[in-house]
Amino acid sequence: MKFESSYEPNEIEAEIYAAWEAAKAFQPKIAQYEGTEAETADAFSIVMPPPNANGNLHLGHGLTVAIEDSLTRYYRLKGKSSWYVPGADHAGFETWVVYERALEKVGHSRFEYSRDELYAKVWDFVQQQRGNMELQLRALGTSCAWDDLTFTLDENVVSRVYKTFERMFNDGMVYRGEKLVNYCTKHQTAFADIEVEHKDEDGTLWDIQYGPLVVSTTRPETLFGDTAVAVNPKDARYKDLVGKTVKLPLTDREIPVVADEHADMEYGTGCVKITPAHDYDDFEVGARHNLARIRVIDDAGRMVGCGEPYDGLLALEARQIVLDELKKQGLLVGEKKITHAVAHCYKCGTVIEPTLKEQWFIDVKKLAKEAIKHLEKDEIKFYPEAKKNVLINYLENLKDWNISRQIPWGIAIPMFHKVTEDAEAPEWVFDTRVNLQEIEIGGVKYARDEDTFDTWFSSSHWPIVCTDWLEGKENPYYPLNVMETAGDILFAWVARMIMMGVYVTGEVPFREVYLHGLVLDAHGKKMSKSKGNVINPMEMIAKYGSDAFRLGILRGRSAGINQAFAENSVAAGRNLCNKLWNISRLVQSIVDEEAGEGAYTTENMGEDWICRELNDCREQIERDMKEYRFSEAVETLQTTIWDKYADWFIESQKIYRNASLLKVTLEMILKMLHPFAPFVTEAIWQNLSWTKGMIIAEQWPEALEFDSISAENFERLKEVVTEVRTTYAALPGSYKNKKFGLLYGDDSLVDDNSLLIQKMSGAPTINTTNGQPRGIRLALANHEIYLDAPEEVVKDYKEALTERILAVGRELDALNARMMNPRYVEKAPAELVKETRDGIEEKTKLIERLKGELEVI
RNA sequence: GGAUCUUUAGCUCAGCUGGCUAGAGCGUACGAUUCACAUUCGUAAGGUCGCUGGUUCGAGCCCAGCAAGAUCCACCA
Repeated sequence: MKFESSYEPNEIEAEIYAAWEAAKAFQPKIAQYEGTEAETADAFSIVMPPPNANGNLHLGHGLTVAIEDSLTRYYRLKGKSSWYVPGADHAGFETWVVYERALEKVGHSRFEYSRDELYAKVWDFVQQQRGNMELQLRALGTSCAWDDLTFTLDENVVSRVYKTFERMFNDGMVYRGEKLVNYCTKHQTAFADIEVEHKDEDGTLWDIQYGPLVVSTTRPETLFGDTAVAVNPKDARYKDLVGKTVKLPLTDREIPVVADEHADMEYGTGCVKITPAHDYDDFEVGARHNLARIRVIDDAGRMVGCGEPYDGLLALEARQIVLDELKKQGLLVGEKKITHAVAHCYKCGTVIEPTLKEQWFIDVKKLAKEAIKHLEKDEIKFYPEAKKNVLINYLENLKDWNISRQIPWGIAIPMFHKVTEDAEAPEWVFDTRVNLQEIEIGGVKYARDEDTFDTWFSSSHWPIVCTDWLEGKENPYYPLNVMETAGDILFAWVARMIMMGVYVTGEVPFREVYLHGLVLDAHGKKMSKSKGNVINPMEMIAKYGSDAFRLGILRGRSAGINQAFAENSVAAGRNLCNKLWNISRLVQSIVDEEAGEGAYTTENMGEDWICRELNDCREQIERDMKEYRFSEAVETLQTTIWDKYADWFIESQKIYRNASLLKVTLEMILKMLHPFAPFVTEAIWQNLSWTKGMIIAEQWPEALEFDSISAENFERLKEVVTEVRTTYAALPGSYKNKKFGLLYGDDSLVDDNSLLIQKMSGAPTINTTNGQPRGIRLALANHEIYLDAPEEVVKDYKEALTERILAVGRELDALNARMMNPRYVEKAPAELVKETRDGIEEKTKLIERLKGELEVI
């Protein structure tokens, strides 16, 4: 690496990352189950929400990593044994969809193969595609413990999931039930409620004559599965019909009329057809009235058991024929256009067919109740705070969780059902020999359940499996310090991790939750492939550098809010990196000339001042990191490095050099920026002549010693310099920005720092007035300084001076108005009132002085 | 239908427990410039803090209502 005149990230990032990995810099200091008690109190742990093993990273991952890695690096510098566990997701259904599509492209169907064959094929498919994601995490500078990478199908994950499942089974929390499930006829699998997308759609509500009654329905084709008509028990119109039967159109069946609250007297005719096998409400009604469940649509979405000409038709095709037939028979008595919510498969958009299936369900009542108990005790702190109650509300209304999926790519459900006739033996047995299709226990044969687990069932174990939590062993890394993830998987993932963590370990799985919002495009719209507004983080890194990307994506972002991605923030990040690079080059060149061995001391106001500012910056970052205010931390660093360190301190050091202080302050800045911009800070650290080792392994800086009165005096000096610059820029007409020399009266601050004032304000000369002031007197700074301008310019400056008097007058008026209010003086804190009084005094004096100047002119 | 969030400069956003003249980045205007940096330096312009009330000595911030936008949840035939 060379200190070139600009920072070129692409040339050195890979090299630096490789050096970190080679030095094992990402591994935690304390091994699990080993440290002393005092040491384990100093552990920091965080796990990565596992990106899809065979996918590419998107901007959301970029944000996740920028946040998580900044936290990890910060706490590492703070001396904690930081463990950032990376992961890779087999992404059950997601991957399966991609694979199935590929299979279809070459003219094959999943139904040609056994589960084991398919599993092996997808495994190979994933292995081929794998690796990109991990390379991209490295490009982002992720300081995660690669040795501990957890894949969601790893042995320890599967065995832990089986353990939990077995325990739940024995605890009676798992049951096999025939219920209606959300079923996608395209993918031929069931979904959890959470995986279904509801969309408002236009539909038709048809009125159909059922004997003496008229029912309203949006799904006439399901009438073959009707086993009753329901009316409201309070509905006087149909009172006499309850208990009687009516003839089901297009069939020979008679079905009963039942009284049930489900029927809304206000809606339609007040009569509802009941199809327990194909509608959630009807299922409930059927259960209450002991009605039969007749399936008329099969797993492929085709009509079944309805006779000719319906059988074999898709439900939608059958609907039209049913309508035609009803019309012909004069039974279709009305239709109305309506808008209603329709459930769709979140992946392919196919309308979800509620289907009667035997599946494994988890009774979530106990799990949710326990989780709520811990949440209400505030054992987990949420960022943003409001999400806690949103989560509790969700848990309170949670329904039983269907965990069976009819896809081969996933963790096999370790259950076998009895095939030999034996009344004594249980119907189902738990067994982990899922590689066998059939097992024998005590002479009884059992066949494997061909389903796999819902991915969220296994991923709810993520904090447990990533930290290798074990029964009865102290684990310094569990619970995690923080769970960082996207706000939109609060229910699907965070809720389930909490329930499972509490169930398995008795403790909440993490102490804090930080939820980030979506990364939207520049105009605040959701990014999607179909809109073509997707930005690839790797392109940003190639263009601006990894640090710039991280700084840029953290800018302007706060917990839980969906925010636009601004490429110019990334450019700003790159500029900051380059600025720091050049600051370092200059500091190095001064150190080369001045040596600066030994401890630092402060020797002038500017030096005291920068110490104060750096200390403030350090404290600010500590506060920000505690509260997860990354944007503020980055902004504070930007201001401190650029506006304070470079623009004032470094400029002053061009005149008064203090190499030992330059060294210590630059080191402090590098360490403070390191969590957010790891590459450039490490690159500079490696380039500086006096630093040793790697910055990643350094300690967070200590506060600097300084003289606070001297530091405050530097503010006065800054005011003087700024005033000179402003006055130059405000000179009239063609004299604008003409640099006249400076003259100053009897003033020790100016006298002691005349050279600094001259250089920093760009004045060609600076001299004392020798008791003979002339030119333009600087107005606002409380010091006697003049621009040595000729008389004509001074006259023309009159206008600007008048404007200033007016401006100060307006401020004075505002302060006076406040003091005129007796209740302000009475009720406001004394300190504030005093400040106002002082302000009035100061401004009054200033106006007098300005007016005096005006008269002189 | 229920819930949550957002609304501050041209754009994207800060503004932590209410307190003097509301900030940043980018953009804009004017000016500078061999020697750390044009990925630079200096100066400036630009805001009735969505609207209407209320509480308070004092409101961008607290309370109530309204409007617009976004997201999540929900089985309405």
